[in-house]
Amino acid sequence: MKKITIGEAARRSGVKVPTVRYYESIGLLAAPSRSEGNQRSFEPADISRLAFIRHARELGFEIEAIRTLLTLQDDPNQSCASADAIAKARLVEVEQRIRSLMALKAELEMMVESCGHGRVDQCRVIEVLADHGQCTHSHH
Amino acid sequence: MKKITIGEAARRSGVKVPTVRYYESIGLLAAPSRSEGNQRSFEPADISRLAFIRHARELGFEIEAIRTLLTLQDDPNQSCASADAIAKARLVEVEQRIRSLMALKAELEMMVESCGHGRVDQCRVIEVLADHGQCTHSHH
DNA sequence: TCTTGCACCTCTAGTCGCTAGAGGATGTAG
DNA sequence: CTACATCCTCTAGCGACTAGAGGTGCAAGA
Repeated sequence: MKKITIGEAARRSGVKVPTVRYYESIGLLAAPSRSEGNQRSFEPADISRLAFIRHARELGFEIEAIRTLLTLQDDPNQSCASADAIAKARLVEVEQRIRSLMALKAELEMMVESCGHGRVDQCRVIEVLADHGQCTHSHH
Repeated sequence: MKKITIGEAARRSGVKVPTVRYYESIGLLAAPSRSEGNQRSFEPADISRLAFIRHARELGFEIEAIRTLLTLQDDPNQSCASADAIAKARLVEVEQRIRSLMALKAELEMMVESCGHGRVDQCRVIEVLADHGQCTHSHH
């Protein structure tokens, strides 16, 4: 029966105070009960839910995906096929993003290495940006 | 003296029409001259500039960084130290992002592989999200 | 010449996931 | 009783666009 304030909930879950209120406002977290003075009073279950959301956000899941995952969690008799599909889709996204960033890294390294540190008109950084044909990787 | 319409400029530079107007509105691209009927009329130099911006955006440079790079390009007597610093900073960011995404990838793979495709109450995907302590990597 | 239809114009508002700030109420320690 | 931190609601802002409304320009076919 000890009341958990929003600050305490934020500290324990690792979600910032305004973000907790934001999650409540978009219906990701049920509105908690209030104290006499209208201050939010959270339950331990709310802390778990916030930690779940935070971890999912750190993994890059979008809010709508998290909403679905939370619905699944609330109803544990369901098949986990949806959760699996969401995680798989996210994995594909992450792999794609890594591939793309590796290409960018290569291009940036080339730019930086070949910069003679002279004047701009001899600078490869500027030059490569100005003429995509000069760079080794092609997008799409 | 052939006039380049905004559609043509978009097609040639690979930047979308509304985005061209947006770049003009934030001063990244000088306002072009207009036809009698008030339609934008671009020069070939504008196409190059748009292509430069597009390429830099693909490399993940922020608009303000691109603004600096464009200023450097416009003034080729300057030292390219600034351009070099911007590219180097971006390289560090990209490397950091790749490291972080690799960790996420590992965690997602573990989640997906250990999903037994049964009911949600046996689902690792949900479980791992609910309890960060179970996962192999730690953030921060 | 007329008309069809696409491309263009401006302007406002929406996207996502927060974050910052104003202006005020509450709760607690000394 | 007085500080002072923490809480409340509300609105607006961030970056980098994107979408839509409501209207105008322009080139080509009938």
